[in-house]
Amino acid sequence: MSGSPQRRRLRSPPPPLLPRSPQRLRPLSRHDDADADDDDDDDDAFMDLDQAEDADEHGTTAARSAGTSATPFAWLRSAGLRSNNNVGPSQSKPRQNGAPLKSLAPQGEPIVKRARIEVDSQTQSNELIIASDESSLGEIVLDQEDVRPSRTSVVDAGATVSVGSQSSAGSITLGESAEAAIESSASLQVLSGDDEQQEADALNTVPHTAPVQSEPVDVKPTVDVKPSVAVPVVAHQIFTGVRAFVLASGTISQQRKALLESKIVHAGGTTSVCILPQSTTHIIVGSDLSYDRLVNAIAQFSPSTKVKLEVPASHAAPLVLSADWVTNSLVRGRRLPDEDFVIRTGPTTSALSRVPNPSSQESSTESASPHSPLPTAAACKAASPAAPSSLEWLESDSENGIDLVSDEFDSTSAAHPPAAFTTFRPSRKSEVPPAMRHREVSSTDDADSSAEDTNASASPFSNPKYVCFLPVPRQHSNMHITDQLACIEDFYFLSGDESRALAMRRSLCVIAALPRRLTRIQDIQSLHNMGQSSRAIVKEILDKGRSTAATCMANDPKYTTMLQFRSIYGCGQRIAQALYERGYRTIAEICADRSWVADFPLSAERLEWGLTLHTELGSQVPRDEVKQLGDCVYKYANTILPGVMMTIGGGYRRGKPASKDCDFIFTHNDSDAIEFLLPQLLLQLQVAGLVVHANTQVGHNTPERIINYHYPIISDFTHRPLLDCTDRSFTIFKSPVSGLHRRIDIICVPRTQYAYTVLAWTGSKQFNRSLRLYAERELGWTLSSHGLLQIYSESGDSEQQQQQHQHHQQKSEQLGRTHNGKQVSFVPPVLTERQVFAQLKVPYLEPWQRNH
DNA sequence: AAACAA
DNA sequence: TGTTTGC
DNA sequence: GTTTTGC
DNA sequence: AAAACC
Repeated sequence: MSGSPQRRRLRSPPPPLLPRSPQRLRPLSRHDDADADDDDDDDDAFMDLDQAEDADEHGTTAARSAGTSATPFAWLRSAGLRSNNNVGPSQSKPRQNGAPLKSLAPQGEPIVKRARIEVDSQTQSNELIIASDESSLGEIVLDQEDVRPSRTSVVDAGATVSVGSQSSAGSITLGESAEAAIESSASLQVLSGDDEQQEADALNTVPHTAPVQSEPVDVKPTVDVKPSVAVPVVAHQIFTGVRAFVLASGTISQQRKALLESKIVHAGGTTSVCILPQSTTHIIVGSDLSYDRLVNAIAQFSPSTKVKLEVPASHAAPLVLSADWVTNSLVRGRRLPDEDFVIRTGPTTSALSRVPNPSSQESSTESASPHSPLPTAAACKAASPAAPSSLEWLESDSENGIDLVSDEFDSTSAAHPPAAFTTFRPSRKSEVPPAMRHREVSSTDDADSSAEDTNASASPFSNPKYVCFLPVPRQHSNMHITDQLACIEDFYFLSGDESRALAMRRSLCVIAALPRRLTRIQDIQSLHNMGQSSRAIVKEILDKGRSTAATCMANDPKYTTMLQFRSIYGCGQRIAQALYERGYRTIAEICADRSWVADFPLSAERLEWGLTLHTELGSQVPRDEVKQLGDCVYKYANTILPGVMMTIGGGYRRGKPASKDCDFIFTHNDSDAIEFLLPQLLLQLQVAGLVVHANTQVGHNTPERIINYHYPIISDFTHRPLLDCTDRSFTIFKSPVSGLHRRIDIICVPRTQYAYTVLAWTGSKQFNRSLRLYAERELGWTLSSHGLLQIYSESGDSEQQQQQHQHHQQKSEQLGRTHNGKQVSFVPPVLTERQVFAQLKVPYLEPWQRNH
C-alpha cells in the first residue's frame, strides 16, 4: 500500500507563483484584526473530510520550534530566559536552602554570567529577559531601580540585586521586601539549543554548586545582540520558580489538571507529581473541596509534609492555592499575589472554602466572580480580607510513604509519572451504585419544549439539550451578549482550552436563539448549556452592559496578537502561539524575519501563501462575488460534465453578506460521472489562470491518473476513504470579479452523498458538531459529510436494521465493517437535506437558521 | 477526517 | 499511538 | 468521581 | 464549562 514513493514527490508543489518577497507585504491593517470574522463560523462549512493540504504541517512545529533554531533569536536560546516579574517571598529563600537537588549534569551547558534584563513596556506585562552567554552564574537579584519599563540593565551574575515592586503596570508585586530575590538557580536557566523546555526544567531544580558566584562578573558592555525583529520576549514567564502540585479532585479533573500543568510549565514553572516539602512551592486545588477532602488528599500525596492552608508567616511549606491563581495570573499576564488565592479553610469543616466567592448563590446573585477567570482576583480580595485565621497545618504521617524526598518524585510533566507514584494517587474508588442510570435520554426534547416536563415552568423558552434543535439566525436581539461570549470563547480557544471554548459556544447559541431581548436572568436559569459560569457572565452583561471577563480578555495583549496571527491562512492556534512565544508581535515582523520557516517546515509553504496574500485572503468575499465565482466555476464544470449540479455552501448559504471563502459542492445524477470531474476541472481552471494554487485530494483514483493531472493536484492514495469518492480541492483563486485572490473550496461527490455533504459544508461548524453529537448519543449513529453510519451497540438493541451500502473500505470487507472498533453499517442514504433532518428526527432548519 | 511524527 | 490542522 | 465534548 | 457517563 503505501506505495508511494512518488507520493512524496507529488507533495512538493511548485513554489508559490506569487511573489514571496516578504518585504512587499503590508502590515496588517489594524482593523482586520480583531475580528471581523472570527468567530462565528466563518468558516463555515465544515465537514470532514480530508486532509492535509499541501505541505503538511503538523506536529513538530510546536515542539521543536522552540529550541532549534537559529535565527536571530539564538541569543535568547543560549541565554537563560527567565522572566520573573514577581518573586514570591515564599519561594526564594526557602528554596535555595533546602532544595533537593539533582545535580545538573550537563557539562557543557553554558551558564549565564552576564544578563540583560529588559522590561517589556509595551505590554506592560513586566516581562524580563535575562540573557547571557557566559558561564557561571550566581545569585541574581534584581534591583527595583533597575527594573523600569523600557529600561535595560546589565546585571552581573554574581551580583545581588533586589527587586522591589514595580509601579507601572500596577501590579507586580515583587516581594515587598526589597530583598525579593531571584534565586539564581531557580530563575536563570541556560537553555540549550534544543529542547529548552526539558532542559530548563531540569536545570531549574539544580542548585548551583556554588550558590554564590565567586566568579568575577565581567560586565563588559554586553552586546545585546538584539534581533532585528524587536520584541524577542519570551512570553509570560510568570511562574518562574514555581513548582506546583496540582491536585486533581473536585472541580479539577484529570484533564483540567493536565491543562493547568501545561500552562504552568509554559509560563516558566514546573510541576510535580507529589508534594515534597522542600521542593513543591504551591499546591493547586479546586476551590470546592471540603476541608476534609483537602486534608485527606494532601496527605495521600505527601509522604511527609506539612502543608499550610494559610498564608504563612514563614515559607517553609507549600502554599495551598486555588486554581484561580493560575488562570487569573495567566490572563493578567502577571503573577498575582498568593495571598489572594490562599485556601482558607478552617477545620471548621462546614466552611466549604468556597473560596473566593462570597455569594455562592448564583441563582439570585451571580456575581461574575465564581468562576469567571478574571474578575476573581478582585473578588477574592474583597471577600477574604480580614481574617486569615491562624495557619492551619496538615500533618500527614510522614512515615507513610517512602521517603521520597528527592526529586525523583518530581516530574516536570505529570504525563509520564513514574509507576511508583501510582501508589500515592488517591484511591478514588468510584463505588457508585450502578443503578440509576436511566438511559432514557429521551428528554432530548424535540426542538421545542416538548419535554422538560417536570420543571418546564422555569423558562419561557424552548429548551432542547442540543443546540442543533434551535434555529439560530445570523442577527438576533441579543447580539450585545453573544459578541462578548464569542470573545471569551475565542480567548479560551487561543489559550488552548478547547473544552471551555466549546462550552462557551454552546451557551452563545442558546442566547442567540432567544426570540427576544433578554432582560431577566431568571429566564435562562434552567436552560441547557447555560451553566453557572455562563449565567454569571450573562448576568453581568445584563446588569452592567459589559462582562469584565470579556473586557479583560479582549484587552489581553497576547490574545489580540494571536488573533492577528490566526488571521493568516495556514496559521492556526498552535502556530500562532509558537510565533508569539518566539517573540513576534505583528504580522509585519513575521514577514520581515523569515527565520520561522525552519521551525515550521511542515507549514512553511502554506504560511508563505498566507503571508504573501494576507490582505487579499483576509478580506471578505462579498455575497455577489461568491455567486459570480460560482457561476464562473460552474461553467467550466458543466462544459466538462454536462448536467453537473452545484450548490454553494458555507457562510454564503447561511446568508452571510460576505464570506471568508467560497465553497462549491458538485455532484451528478450519474453517480460515476462525477469521478473524473475534479482533476479535469482543476486543470482547466489552472490553464485559464484562475487557480493559482491548489491543495487537492482525490478519493478513488489511481496514481497514474493523478500523475497525469500533475499541476496543482497533490494527492495521496494510501487510504481509501471510509465512504469513497470524496474529491476536494482547496484552492487559491484569482477572482476575475474583483481581481483579488480568494480561497475557494471545490468538492465533488457522488449523488448518494450529496445531501450529507451539502449539509456538512453548510455548517455552521457548531451546528455540525451539535448535530453529530446528538446523532451519536441519542441515536447511536455517526454522521459525517459522507452519510450516516449506524453503530451496533453491543447491547444488541438494534433498532431498525439498516441495509447496507456497497462501499469499500480499506480494512473491512463489506457489510459488517468496523469503525473505531465498533461494528457499523450504513444507513440508507437520502437525497435531500430535509430528508437527512427527518432521518435524524430533528426539525428542519433552513440554512440561515444554522448560524450557530 | 487525514497526514505525519514518534 | 499521538499531534496538528482543517472544515 | 470520571469522561466526553465532531469528524 | 457543561453534561454525559459510570
